[in-house]
Amino acid sequence: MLDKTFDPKSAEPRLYATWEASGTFRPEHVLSRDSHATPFCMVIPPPNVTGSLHIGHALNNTLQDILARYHRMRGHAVLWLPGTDHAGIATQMVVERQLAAEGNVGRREMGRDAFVERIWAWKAQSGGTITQQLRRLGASCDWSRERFTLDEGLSRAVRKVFVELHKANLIYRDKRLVNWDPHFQTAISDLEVETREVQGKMWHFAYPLEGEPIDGVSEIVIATTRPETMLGDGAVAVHPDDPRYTRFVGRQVRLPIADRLIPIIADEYPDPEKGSGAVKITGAHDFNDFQVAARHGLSMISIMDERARMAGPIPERYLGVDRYAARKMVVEEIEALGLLRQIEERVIAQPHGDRSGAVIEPYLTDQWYVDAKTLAAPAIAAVEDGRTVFEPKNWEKTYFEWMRNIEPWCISRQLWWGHRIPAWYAPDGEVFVAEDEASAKAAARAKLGRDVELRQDEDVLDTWFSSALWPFSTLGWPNETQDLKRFYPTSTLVTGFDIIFFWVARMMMMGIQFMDEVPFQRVVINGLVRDERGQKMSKSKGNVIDPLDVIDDLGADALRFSMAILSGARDIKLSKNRIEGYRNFGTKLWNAARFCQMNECTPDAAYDPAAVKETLNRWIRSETVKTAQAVSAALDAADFAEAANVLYRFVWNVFCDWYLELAKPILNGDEGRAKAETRATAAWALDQILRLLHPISPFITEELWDKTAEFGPRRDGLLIEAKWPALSGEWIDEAATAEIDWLIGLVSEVRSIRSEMNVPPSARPPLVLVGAGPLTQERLKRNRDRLCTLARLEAVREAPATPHGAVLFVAGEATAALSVAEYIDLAAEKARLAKALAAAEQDVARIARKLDNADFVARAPPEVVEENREKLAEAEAALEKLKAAAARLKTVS
RNA sequence: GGGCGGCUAGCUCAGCUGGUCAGAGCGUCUGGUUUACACCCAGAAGGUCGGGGGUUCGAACCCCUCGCCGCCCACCA
Repeated sequence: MLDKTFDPKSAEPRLYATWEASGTFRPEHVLSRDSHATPFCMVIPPPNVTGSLHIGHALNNTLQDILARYHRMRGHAVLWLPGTDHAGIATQMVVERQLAAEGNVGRREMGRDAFVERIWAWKAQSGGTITQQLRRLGASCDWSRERFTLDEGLSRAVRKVFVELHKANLIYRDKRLVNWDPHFQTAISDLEVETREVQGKMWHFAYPLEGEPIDGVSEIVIATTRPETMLGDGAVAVHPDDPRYTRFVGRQVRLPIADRLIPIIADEYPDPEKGSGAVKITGAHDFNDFQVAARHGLSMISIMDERARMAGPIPERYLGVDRYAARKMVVEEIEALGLLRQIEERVIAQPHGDRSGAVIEPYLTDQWYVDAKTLAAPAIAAVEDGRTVFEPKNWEKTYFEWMRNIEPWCISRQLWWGHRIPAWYAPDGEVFVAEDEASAKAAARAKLGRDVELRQDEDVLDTWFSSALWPFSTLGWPNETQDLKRFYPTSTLVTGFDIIFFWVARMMMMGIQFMDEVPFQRVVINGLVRDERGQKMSKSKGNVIDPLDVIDDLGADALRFSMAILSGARDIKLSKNRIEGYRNFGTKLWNAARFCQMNECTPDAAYDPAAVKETLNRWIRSETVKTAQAVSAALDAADFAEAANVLYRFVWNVFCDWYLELAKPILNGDEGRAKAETRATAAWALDQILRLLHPISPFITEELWDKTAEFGPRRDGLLIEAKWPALSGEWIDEAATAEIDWLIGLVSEVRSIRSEMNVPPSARPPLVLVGAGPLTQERLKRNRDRLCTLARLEAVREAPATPHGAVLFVAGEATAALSVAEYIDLAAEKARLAKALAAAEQDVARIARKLDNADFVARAPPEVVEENREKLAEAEAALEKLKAAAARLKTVS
């Protein structure tokens, strides 16, 4: 016999090991029997190789696993391809921190090779963590195909892509302003910059006009939030139509401190409405100024080094000074010169590195860029014409918005952990891009006519560059593998909206460029998990829910079910409490199975759902079919929340609350056809539940699949190999549904009346039923036994005639002698009846009014009108009955 | 500045194309444990569906407007 609860702690590892050993996670498991099976492929969003499972992973991978298991049961050849990402900057940061904590020398002192070796060591140590944790979640990935972005195959793909894009002029080297992270001392892409609002100041400086004053004006006032950059100013710009300044254009100002002459130029960029209308132009330290400077051929004076300390052609006292110290110095000096005109407090938008938190410095350097604009065009078209669809569809808008305004993608990073850029430089600086050094040498020889010393580019590629290739590189590209042929384009990508730009968009671009086909047919966007108050989870806030803790405490199924049922929202508010509720759901199912087992409801291979006779059994058959249809439809639409909801309600509120309760009198009754049929039907319905629930809660269902067969005929195989229920719509029996619905309504009414009885609970008789509606003596008689069970009563007797039509009263021994009148609280009954009468009258009036309305009859759909006619008839009938009941009640009292 | 999402019972949310919904879970309160389940069962209280206006025979659902809240994008000194 089953225990009272499921013990996930002992069962889950055992079950997972069984699955993994069975080979069912591999598509070959299906393909070996059916080589034409429909392929279904997903690539995992690769987690950081040295990371550990957080709640976001739990959500994302639960949803993927649900799809994987669902499609597997549908007989598809499912490949869910796992892997990890080297996560360049993140991993390098972690290891650097470790070095610091251990008091070791920093990476620069250590040298590149030693440092990279150190990261590999860290990867070897911690790299298996997250994949083990995914197993604990139940993820049915094909581990035999696990990949890593830095493994040999993927590295080869990266080099080939780089070389080909370079050949096609879609990758190029350029000197322009980049977002420079002074902490990591690397360039980062626009996406890695986080703008934060901070309280800052705006300083107004006067720049003295060189030469004669104009109309008595001898200075131009500019405003800046970054005074230190003035040392690099190349001009002062004013709007060409600004009447205050047009006459100054062409003149020069003397840049204070730097003591240089710079021109006053006219450009559309300055907004006359803002500030003084005159803007200092620092081409090498501001993105806007860069463009202005470029338009006017101004020299770009770089005045900082890679650590954001002052450098370059500036007064000696500034050399090597940190930018913020320099800011202070500049302000003091300007003030001393009498040129400080104003200081404004204001909120300014300041760019920060998303990893380091350091304030980003626009910095003029040579970097490698991808021509994203060109690659984006077909990627936009692919979504426009539906070759790839987003679910929910709204996200397409976000995708379009970004793709249509895309900027060149800076892909080089001054880091050591990552794919080294396959470019080699000759001594004279000429660059040779090739897949390996030998090819680069050959190219150099061909070009220069002799062998030269080549030096490989020091930089590595942005992590997202290799991730962008993930859907085809993991399938074996550039080799033309069987997998690539079979599984590309992949079927569905499940990921968070926070990486639509970072990842999804770039996969679209690269996939189409190199495979001539979209990388995935559907993108399912999942929400972000937050705490119960909607706050982002973070260690510093201490509101983190660790999925591993949850699995330890409540089991993986509880976590998974929670993830599924909450997944509809964009912000998923999670609390432990909530997960507990879904653990309870598992227990409920477990106990239903336990009940079935106790009553010898064992699966019967010969069972034919089409042949059942009992109303109750025809009803649960119908409900099961409807549920299966709803769950299938929901999963097809990637509506996990709906699927989970439907199952929750079916299992708890239909199967347990009503079917099993109504089945009790039969199961407790005499042996016979009805009892045998009910046993078999209960077992059958439970089986269907296990199948339908398996994708969401694989562990408990697998365990029950095994246990429920203990006393019956042995099952062959695991639930994970079982087929998704294919239930005929013809098994839906509306007559049975109506019958049982009536019964359920009846019992509910009984319970309600009983609880409203105006006597102390202890004196309350077990049950009194008043039927003012379509209740008849015959029906009551027919269902007497079932009602008895439902109300947990010992006996049922028929009532004599009552004021309300039929009355069923039921009593235990102690109250058997009481009369009907004592059972019923007449006052309460009158009030009820009055209320019902009023409601019924209103009903009739409302519907009648509606039907009298010519406009409604003319304009509403005919079936709606017809429906209303029927409703009217029903309402009128109900009203009549109530009136009769009321009349009789009157006579009694 | 642009865009997206939200504002429904104390809390978290359902409510899919306007015509049985004003709903569910949790929490609260009341009552219930001799054999499926107290991780349970039965019941109760609780909401002018953010404000205002409009369209309609009829609006939580459509339109306008206002108000908060959250997120994303944006080069403004």
